Amino acid sequence: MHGRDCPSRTVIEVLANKWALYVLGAIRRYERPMRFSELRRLLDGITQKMFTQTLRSLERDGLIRRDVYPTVPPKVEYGLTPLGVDVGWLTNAVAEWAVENVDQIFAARDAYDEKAIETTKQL
Amino acid sequence: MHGRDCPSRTVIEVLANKWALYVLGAIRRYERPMRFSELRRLLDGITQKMFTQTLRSLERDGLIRRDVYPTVPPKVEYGLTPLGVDVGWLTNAVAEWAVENVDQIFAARDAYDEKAIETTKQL
DNA sequence: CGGAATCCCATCTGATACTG
DNA sequence: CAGTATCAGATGGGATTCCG
Repeated sequence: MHGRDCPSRTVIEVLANKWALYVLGAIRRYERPMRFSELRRLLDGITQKMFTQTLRSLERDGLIRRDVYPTVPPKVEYGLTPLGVDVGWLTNAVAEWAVENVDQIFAARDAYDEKAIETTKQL
Repeated sequence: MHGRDCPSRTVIEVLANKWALYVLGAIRRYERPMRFSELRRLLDGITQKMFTQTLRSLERDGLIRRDVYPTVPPKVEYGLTPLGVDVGWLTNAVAEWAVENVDQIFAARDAYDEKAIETTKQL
């Protein structure tokens, strides 16, 4: 595996984050830059703190672009960079896989939890 | 986006975890079941607690299989289930993407951080 | 060897308040 | 509108100790 000091780990750790996946997925889905509030509404459940934090993290890594229009009221749009489009293909594949296999995984969970209960009863 | 109560979110959140990616990647790389310590050594840096926790989580979701040999000393092997092989293809793609693009991302980080420093100097 | 249990600190969550 | 600041509470991760 990548050693603990391998730089690629820092990249993986940005992507191995549910909010990063959701943000990339949401921007990607609409294929156009989106405004702060518009995007946040799509995410359903994210706190404003984590939302901003995730946007900054993705922007720092060059996966999303932040365009500020100095108008009143202020307008800020977030869009994918070419690099973001590239990785978005992957993160979306993960999300789609989850949707396609959610039933099978829930069945596995039920079986696992059921077995755990029986084992407890033995005591 | 998937609403906050969408079941698929629980699946995504298991996969959107660095240790889950590493564990799946490590078992997958060797294409054979691996023992607890053997596997853990490959992960380099994971604590025993997170390691066990991640294994349980993946086992519960039916992505990995846990085979116990009631010998002395005990021997336990972990291998991918068919479902685990399936998703492992995706998680590995994410890890590979990170390795391939690490230079570009580090360059973006440097530029971003540099700009932040200059902005600070303005004050 | 392959864990479970415990303690402790870091991070996340959620609510609320404030600002250019 | 698009943020930043703060604070209490819940959860997650790391280090250490102990056990069949």
